[in-house]
Amino acid sequence: MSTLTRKQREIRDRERQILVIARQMLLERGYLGLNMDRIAEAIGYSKGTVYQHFSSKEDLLAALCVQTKQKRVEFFEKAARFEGRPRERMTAIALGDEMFVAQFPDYSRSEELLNIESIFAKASECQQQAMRDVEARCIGAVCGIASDAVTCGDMTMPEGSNIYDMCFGLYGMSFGCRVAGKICTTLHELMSPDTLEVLRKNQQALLDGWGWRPLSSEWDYAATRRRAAAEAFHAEPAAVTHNSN
Amino acid sequence: MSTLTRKQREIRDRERQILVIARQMLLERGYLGLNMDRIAEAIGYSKGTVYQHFSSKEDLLAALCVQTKQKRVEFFEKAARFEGRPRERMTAIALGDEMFVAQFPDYSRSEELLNIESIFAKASECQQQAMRDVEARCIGAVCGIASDAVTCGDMTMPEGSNIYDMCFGLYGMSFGCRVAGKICTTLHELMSPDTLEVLRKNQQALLDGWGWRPLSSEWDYAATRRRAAAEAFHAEPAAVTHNSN
Amino acid sequence: MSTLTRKQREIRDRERQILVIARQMLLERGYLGLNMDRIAEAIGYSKGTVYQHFSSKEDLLAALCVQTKQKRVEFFEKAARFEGRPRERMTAIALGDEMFVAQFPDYSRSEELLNIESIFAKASECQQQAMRDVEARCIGAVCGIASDAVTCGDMTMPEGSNIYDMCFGLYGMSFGCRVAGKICTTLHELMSPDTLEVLRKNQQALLDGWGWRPLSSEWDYAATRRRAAAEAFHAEPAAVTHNSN
Amino acid sequence: MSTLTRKQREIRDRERQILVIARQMLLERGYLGLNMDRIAEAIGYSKGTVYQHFSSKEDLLAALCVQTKQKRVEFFEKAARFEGRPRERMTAIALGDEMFVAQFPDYSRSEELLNIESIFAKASECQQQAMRDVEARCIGAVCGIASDAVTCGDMTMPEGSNIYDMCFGLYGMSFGCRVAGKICTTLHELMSPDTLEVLRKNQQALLDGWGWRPLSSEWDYAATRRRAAAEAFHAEPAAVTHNSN
DNA sequence: CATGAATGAGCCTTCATTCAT
DNA sequence: TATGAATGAAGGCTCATTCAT
Repeated sequence: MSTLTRKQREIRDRERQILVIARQMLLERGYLGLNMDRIAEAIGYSKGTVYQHFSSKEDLLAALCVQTKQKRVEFFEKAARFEGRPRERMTAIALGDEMFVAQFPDYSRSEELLNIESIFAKASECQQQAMRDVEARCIGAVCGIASDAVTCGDMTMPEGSNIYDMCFGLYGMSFGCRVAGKICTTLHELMSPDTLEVLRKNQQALLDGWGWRPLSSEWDYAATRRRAAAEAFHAEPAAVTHNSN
Repeated sequence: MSTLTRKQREIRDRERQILVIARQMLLERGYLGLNMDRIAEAIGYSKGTVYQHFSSKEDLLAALCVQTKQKRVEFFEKAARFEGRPRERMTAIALGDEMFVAQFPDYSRSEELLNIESIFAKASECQQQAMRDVEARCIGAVCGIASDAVTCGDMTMPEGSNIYDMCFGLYGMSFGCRVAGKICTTLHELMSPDTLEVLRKNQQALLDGWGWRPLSSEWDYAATRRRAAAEAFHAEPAAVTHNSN
Repeated sequence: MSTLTRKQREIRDRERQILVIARQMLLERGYLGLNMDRIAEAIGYSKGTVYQHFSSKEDLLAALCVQTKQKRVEFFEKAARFEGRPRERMTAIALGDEMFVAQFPDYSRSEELLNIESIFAKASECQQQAMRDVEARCIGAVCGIASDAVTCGDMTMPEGSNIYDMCFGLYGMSFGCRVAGKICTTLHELMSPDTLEVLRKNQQALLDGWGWRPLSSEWDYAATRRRAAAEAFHAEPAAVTHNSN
Repeated sequence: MSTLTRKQREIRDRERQILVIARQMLLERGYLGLNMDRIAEAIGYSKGTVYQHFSSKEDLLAALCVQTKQKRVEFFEKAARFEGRPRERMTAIALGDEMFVAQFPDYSRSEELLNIESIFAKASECQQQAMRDVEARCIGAVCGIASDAVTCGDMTMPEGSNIYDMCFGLYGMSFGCRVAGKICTTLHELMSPDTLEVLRKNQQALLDGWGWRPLSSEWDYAATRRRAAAEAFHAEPAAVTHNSN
């Protein structure tokens, strides 16, 4: 049994190694620069071995996404456990998102690729299910907080809207601002230089707009960020907040 | 002379036709499904002829982007000329954006592609300049309105922020929500079914959050949308607003 | 008639112009870089017009060769008319060859191409005949001198050999040394730096070896070269002989 | 192990087979007639397999050249080891050259191609080094003999010349006469029918002209050839010398 | 299980030549 | 006669996937 376990461990390690290298390639050389030959060569195993782990290139890419989202959800769930008023916890989620993107900068890319190259459809059913699961946890973490806010009376959704609508806006803005930051050079030259800080301000403005109490004018969310960094992520506040908010 | 003109017209028409077909392919089959052979076959001309119009695949894609952005800017500038208070005009811009996306649903895709597949770098210098020009006009239309709002006192930017920061948030949210609408199926099942209407609400919430007067609680922006549809775009209000706002 | 003549002149001029440009392209960009589109663009006429002059690419290349060889034969015949003892006149031929190659450096290339790319076979019958004619004149000039040498007793061909055999050796050496000078970099670094002067010495050695009187030890052929430069080619001796021979 | 070796042998054999077929194509159809598709078809394997052996067309051509030159140098070094006076050994080299050209008639072609189509520059660095090495050995074999002749007093180089100059003449003449034999049909009809024999006579004349003792009038070099054929190449004299010299 | 040779469809691009205007 | 748009065969090269060893 010990032999089997060791073997299994070997396999799991190799699988991770493949994903690490595939991710590097995706980032450095783009979708077209990512090919099975190069991956096999880079890990030092044969192509056939790579195919024993992933039934196709699409499957590998899907696994890459799942793995990345799993990592992201860890940050989100850690943030959700942070103690404080709901909007404080949502601020912690935003911090978790930032930390995740900083630590795994390929996230947005993977997500874009999944969309653009219809990889998802070609991935195995198992991978598709894994994707849906992790997505559900991710949404659960975020929307749970919004739900708590409504329950405790910190926020009242207007008629015709629900908390998911608001979360959709938050998600879209976070994702969109990251991509836009890379695309739109012209706007970039005019706006404040710290793109992340601009994103934060827009996030708080959006929550203010939805009337989530306490409003940013009524509370020091920069302090909340610092506290969350220390308590939820055990990070040096200095490493987290460059500017006051 | 008429003969010459006819021939030239034929060529121009074919160029447009190529772009139309290329755009369809991009939407239906993705970047990798778009190839010169298929385009040639689809327009019923030979590959050589396609290459007489566009010197490379990248050139074609860049032309596609420029053409699309040119179209978008027309909508934006039309909206910017709409008469009303600045936030009304910004609402008209949002309407223009919606109309544009509805009419050219490949916009986001083109933009993503430009980012992901470093097409921009490979395009001819002439195309790159055209791209920059049209981008500048686009930003000018949107930010000009925000600037007017500050000038007339409808909005006061907090210290440390400028109007471009706010516009960045608006742009990111619009772009991001469109992409997210396609990606995130799990969230999609929970939120209100009309994604566009959800986007609109988030946009108004964001403007409220930045304190842009009159707030959505003080003004009927759904009515503004209807008026803008009629006055700026000469469109049937019914065709524009499915839901009341 | 004057109109016709003018037109004809125009046509002839354009034909020359095409050949000039084609030759440049061949030298600068090689056989594969020489194409009909580029030629048409360079002369400012359409491709159709080029095809009115030359029925195919091969035909054009053959014309290039014929024209070049015609130029070469002019040098040879000028040299053959130089007054002196036969070996002096052969020295003048060698000088003519040098001057021709210096002035039309594409000659060897054209000749190599004709051989390598079986262009000759694809050229029109008319061009093939022209080629043969000019070749005959070229041989006539050289071999006529050798024949004179035998007649006047300056040289005696050994049994089993004829003057054409010797001329073949001379021709081969001249052609081969020029090509070898470009190919064989290793040898080039060891030998005397002035490749042309080395060729001259080998030519004289070859004639000495065939016993052509007066031998190079009995006559100042460097002086002959200077005289030939002045008398046959009206060139500055300085421009012709860098080193004494 | 035997299995592995068999596979490896198969691969090596196929590589050779590719070169054999490529060489045939080059000879029969010229540079442009040599293409990867046809090669793949001719060996009965797919294009991909050919590319597993040679990373590009240029690489294949370079390999062709290296292989051929390696073969040639074997002949030269065998000839250089022949015992006799230096000029006898040089005669053996000339015989080796002949035998080599007869056995590998594509040699001149390869060499010309390298020059004309700048293949050398596009080949892999490894191939370029191999090419330089083999060239150095080739020159060493020939020039070593000339050096011995000077050392032992059989030849005295005139002031201003060195042995490499003479070798350059010999090399140029051998190369040039082979090419000229194919090009210049007019001269071919007039000269002695056995082109090879004509080349030999010119070579001996050249050595006589440089004063290399014993002169051809003082020694029976035809006999030397026969001896070299037997001793250095173990060939039937009949197979080597068609005509008496 | 691991290997990596073999496959072959597919892609982008070029260019000599034709022919309607 | 001049034009230049149209052609389409060809060529070099890539790469996901398979399968015999």
